[in-house]
Amino acid sequence: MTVVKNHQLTPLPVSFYDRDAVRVAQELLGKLLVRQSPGGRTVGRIVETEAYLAQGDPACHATRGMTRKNASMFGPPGRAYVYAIHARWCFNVVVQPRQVASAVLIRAVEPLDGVPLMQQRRGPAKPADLTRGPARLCEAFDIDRRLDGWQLGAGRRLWIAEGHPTWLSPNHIGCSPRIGVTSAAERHLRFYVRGNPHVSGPKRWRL
DNA sequence: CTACCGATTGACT
DNA sequence: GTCAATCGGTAGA
Repeated sequence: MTVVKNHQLTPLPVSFYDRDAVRVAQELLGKLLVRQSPGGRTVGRIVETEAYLAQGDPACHATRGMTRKNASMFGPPGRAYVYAIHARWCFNVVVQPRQVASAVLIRAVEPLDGVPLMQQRRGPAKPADLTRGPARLCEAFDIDRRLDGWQLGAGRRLWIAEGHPTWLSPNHIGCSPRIGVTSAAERHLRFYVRGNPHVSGPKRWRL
């Protein structure tokens, strides 16, 4: 059963990503993450993001220079940056400025389409935990290192679409420190849809 | 090659 | 709330 209409799935323009990380992180809330794979299509509404900044942010993977792992962060905006942490994958979107490296981590989505496929990939996970958390979302959407550096929307594999523009009103966006980061812990660079049950993290950071 | 780390998760008290 | 398994990536010998 399909909830999302095809005309809502047009990829966002590259210019959307060519702005500062905080702005993109906030405006990504409510957008649709779309994954088309041989097994079928999955769609989720983005409900939680985190910004990682090019300047003065020791938690950003790029602060100590370019390596094979983080190379796609240094490329043009609008590409995927997929990296491994604790034996799992996390999905980021590369944003402005180019050559300096900053990104937005997609931490949680609300499942809309392709739920059976997500369940199949996630195995025995509770329905509520299908896509709640950056690595869970990647497993449900079959995102791994093969998609690192993938230009979102170039070819129907992985992209982000506008969805329903009025779904979210700005005063329903909350912010908090980033989850799990051990440096720059005081900065409020995590953004989420207030009260949405698919947001991860401690309860006080979901209200 | 080995040693260590981590933007996590799932199991448990 | 606590805690340990997890393994790709990095740094260094």
